[in-house]
Amino acid sequence: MRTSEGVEWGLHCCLTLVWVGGAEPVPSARLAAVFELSPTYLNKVLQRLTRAGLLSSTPGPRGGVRLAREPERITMMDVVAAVEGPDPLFACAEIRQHGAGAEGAAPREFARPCGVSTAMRRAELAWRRELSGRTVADLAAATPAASVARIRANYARLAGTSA
Amino acid sequence: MRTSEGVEWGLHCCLTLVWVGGAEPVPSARLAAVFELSPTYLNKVLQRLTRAGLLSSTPGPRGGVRLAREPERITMMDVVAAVEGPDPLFACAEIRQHGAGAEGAAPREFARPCGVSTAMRRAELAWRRELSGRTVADLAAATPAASVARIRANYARLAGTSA
DNA sequence: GGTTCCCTACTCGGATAGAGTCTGTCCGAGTGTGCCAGG
DNA sequence: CCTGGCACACTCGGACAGACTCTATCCGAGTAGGGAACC
Repeated sequence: MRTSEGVEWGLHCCLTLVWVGGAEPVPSARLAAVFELSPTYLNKVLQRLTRAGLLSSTPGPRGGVRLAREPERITMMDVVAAVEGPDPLFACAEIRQHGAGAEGAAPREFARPCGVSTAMRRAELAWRRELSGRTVADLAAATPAASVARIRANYARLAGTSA
Repeated sequence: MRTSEGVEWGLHCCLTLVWVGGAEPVPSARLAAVFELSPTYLNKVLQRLTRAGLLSSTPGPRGGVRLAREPERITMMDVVAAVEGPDPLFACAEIRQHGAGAEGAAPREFARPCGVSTAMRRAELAWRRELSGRTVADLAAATPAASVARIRANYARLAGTSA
């Protein structure tokens, strides 16, 4: 089990949009150039963020994507859920209800979820809570100012060459 | 991203071993019958648990697997790590170091891990901590006595027919 | 000169292949058991 | 009756296909801007 590569892409792109994106939309191709990523696949990732309502996209020349709301209101959990999908980490298949071990069991016995599922869900909840507690703005604030300045300068140069 | 099916299988098998497994090894085929699982693939899952030192296997007739140590000393994290492998949920590819955005950056700037990676790791740690804090014995203790009795009875019948 | 129309270039969006991993299967190596022959 | 050997059946262990998701790519729909023609 491994999280998609797209999660890292999405988070870094959101950060970049915090720094360089004002009201002007940023083309996904330019974001791909910033991180040297596959432009078309990054486009696909940004599509998911857009469908999730985290980004808003504008077509046409001078188009691109920009944050749909303030970075303080975009949590890491939002980004992860948008890219990875809404499925939980652990999908309980209820194997306890099948096979010879379950024969003769009262149906009401399975009304409550099994302990395995509950415990896995509890752990997953801790993960989600941690991700929900940190926003894109927090990540931006924790980045050294020198790095931010460099990224802004490099981006401006990139935008100047219209790449 | 989704955890392997084998995680659920491994956890339930460990629980079953707590209840029905004494010193006698339990064949993996019988565990598969208990839960109506693919016998050969369950075998593969139990292999991983064995290689991780959670189970001990004995070949030959009357062979099978049994818990390698007390259930109080087997955490859910152990089982998940054994089945899923040691890889972290989030693998940081350090995309911040590549592309036009990183040009002209001092190498020492990347000495510290980026905020994205740190935050993701922190969340993953919360997940792991939760899983490490709950043992197979805890899961067994939380199971209703009626269910345990039923499983034991069904298993005895299964063992009687030498299935 | 101002206005209207059209055309081009650029952007996103969804549909389409390839790679890697998870799931499921098969067969071989090794071992304990039970039987059979011999003493 | 006891002992030794042997053949068998049963178990795990690793090597081998199929399915699904993730990664990567391509092409089409739609839009803003700029230029040319016209009034």
